[in-house]
Amino acid sequence: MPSSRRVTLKEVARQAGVSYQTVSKLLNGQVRLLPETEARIREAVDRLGYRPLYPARSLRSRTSRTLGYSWTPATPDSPNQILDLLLQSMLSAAEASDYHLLCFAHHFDVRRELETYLTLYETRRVDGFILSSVEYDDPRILFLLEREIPFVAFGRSNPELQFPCIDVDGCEGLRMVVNHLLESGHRRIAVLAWPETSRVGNNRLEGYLQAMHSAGLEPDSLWIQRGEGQVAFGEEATRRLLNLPPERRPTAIAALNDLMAFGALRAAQQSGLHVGSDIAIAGFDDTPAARYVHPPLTSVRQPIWQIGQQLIAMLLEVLNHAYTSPPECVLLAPELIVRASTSPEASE
Amino acid sequence: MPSSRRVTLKEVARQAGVSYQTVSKLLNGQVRLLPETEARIREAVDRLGYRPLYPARSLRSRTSRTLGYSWTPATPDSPNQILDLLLQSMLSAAEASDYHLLCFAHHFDVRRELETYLTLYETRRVDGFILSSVEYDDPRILFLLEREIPFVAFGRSNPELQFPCIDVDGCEGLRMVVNHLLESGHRRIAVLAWPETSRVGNNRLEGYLQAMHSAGLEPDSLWIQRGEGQVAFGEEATRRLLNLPPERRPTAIAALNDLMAFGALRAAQQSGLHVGSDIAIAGFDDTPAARYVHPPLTSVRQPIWQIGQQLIAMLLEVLNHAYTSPPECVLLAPELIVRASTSPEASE
DNA sequence: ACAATCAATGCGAACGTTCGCACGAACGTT
DNA sequence: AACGTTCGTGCGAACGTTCGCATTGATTGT
Repeated sequence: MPSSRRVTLKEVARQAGVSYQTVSKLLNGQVRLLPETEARIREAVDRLGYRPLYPARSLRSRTSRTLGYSWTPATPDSPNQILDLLLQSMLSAAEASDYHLLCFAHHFDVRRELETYLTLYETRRVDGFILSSVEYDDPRILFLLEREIPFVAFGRSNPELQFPCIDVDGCEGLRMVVNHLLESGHRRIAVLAWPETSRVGNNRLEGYLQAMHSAGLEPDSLWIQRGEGQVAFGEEATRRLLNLPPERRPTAIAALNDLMAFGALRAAQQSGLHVGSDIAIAGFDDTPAARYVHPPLTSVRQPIWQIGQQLIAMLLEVLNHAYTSPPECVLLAPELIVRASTSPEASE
Repeated sequence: MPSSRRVTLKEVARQAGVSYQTVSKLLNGQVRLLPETEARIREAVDRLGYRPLYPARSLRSRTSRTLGYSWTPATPDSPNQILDLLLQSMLSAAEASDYHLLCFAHHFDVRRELETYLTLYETRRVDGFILSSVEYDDPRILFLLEREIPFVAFGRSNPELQFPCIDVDGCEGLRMVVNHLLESGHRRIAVLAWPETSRVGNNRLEGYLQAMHSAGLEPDSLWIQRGEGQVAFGEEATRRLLNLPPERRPTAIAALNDLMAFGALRAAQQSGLHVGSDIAIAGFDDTPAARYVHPPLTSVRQPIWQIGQQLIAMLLEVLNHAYTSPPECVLLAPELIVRASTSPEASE
């Protein structure tokens, strides 16, 4: 009669008639046994439903098979539209390698934030970290590099620092938008941009400039409107653009995010323009709402699933010391989703 | 010269001149020492930067101080708008009690899903679970109850099952919406609802019916439109409503979620109506987009932060066996956010 | 035919903590 | 003066696994 006590290696070994260390080695693939011995052990494992106790394994093996992740909380003004997908992607990738994800709270106080990372690592709750929302001079990067704590980052930081990193090629994304607008016949294309301090913003803006120059066009300085990236700014900047004299007035507007594009949509409609035919408007990020506004918004979708998968794969490589060459930043191309706001005949 | 080896209890104890078990007991608050002894120990702890190794502690104490959470991934059709806030809330509550959150992937295959919960618990990776997206006959509920695995749920299940649970009072939410519309003078109020199989939907719909009856109104059967909760359904249902003869045609529409309300908004505008004055439209969930559509959408906001805090608090109570009476379901009242879609003079 | 190799398994130790009880000293009580 | 009590601390054991080396018997090469 099986008692309800937990099934340990010793119990399995007893029933299979081997030493418990042998069972451990078999399950960890560290040894090859006689087929019949192996069969006896596996039978006992299955019959008893043995599962190795995680803290015991972790104590001895000095690894937690757990990865830490923390992210900057969203505000009502900038909801985090990708968190769900990114997490699910990382979770599935981690699970496939028998790893798990430990989430922990973000702290706006930098000292406390760094302390949290260090404690999690030193108490061996996690083997390494995934960082997101990385910016220039991100204190976490230097902190972790100095202590040789394994991590990967979603987003680039200072170019002089070398660490494994994945980022979306925002430059390429805006090139795609502008080229799409050029192909539709637009020549006077404006852009709703972020302040000059934004790394992500400058990267995307660069794509606009490159695409315009490649087409032999020199953007009017007024076509580059900078603001704080909200709906309200998109609306007022668009009104300014529409008030320009006809020969300087843009026929298309590329926004660096969907929120500003939503504002542009509203301003254009209030001016009596029919978005899609009278004027083209495109966003960036492909937020859920992009499909639901009227007309549906052309936007640039980041390959979030792929990013999650690669982040985990890279971190596991770091943990296995599988890196031969110094780690570089991997750039992934985004995808242009064409909808009716730039192309009236688009299906959506 | 301190080597870079990890600092253990023994090292701290040696420097403080006590046995290492005494240090452990002090740090765990299991003993009171002479003030001077305690001071010596604390000084050594601080100086060496000692932190207890989590797997060792966990192995011996038979608890992981970790809670498991998994959620149904969003689809493009129904983005998960609350995940970020809910997670942050739970993380902060857990951290305050020195707990952590382990996230794991959702499996659509039920056997695999249940197996995942069981394995996490049996391998002692987690002490208990938080469930969300709970529905009628949720297999997880029975599975966990049978095995006496601690958990709390966000959302109600079968009334005959007793377990700790938190839910938003959707019935109350819709009463608030309808009462607000009644106060604005509306009498013919329609509702965009979910299929009859939806527990959440029926709960919210009940609030509509109660509020109407309380006002002495009997809803026309055509005013209750049921569909799959998407923008497209909201749009077509609203068109049907607007095509009713004037004396049956509703002057206000309450949708059970924001997506349907967005569809209603579009349909009304395409009919040339001015939303807010000619017709009132309200949603539910207060998704981020509710603020950005035109006109801004009146909606019902769930107290997500509070829910996260309470979920963790309840689960910790379960883990501490602090429950005296059988656990009941806690209902939290949502908040009505009035915007221009029902109230032209609203600030937003 | 004899040392050298190899395959299959066993064995003691260690990982760093917490648990449970024991022990001596100081204290108050009768 | 003898006796329980309480306080402060120590000690051995245990939690369940993995690590590293040892051991045994069979196989190979010369």
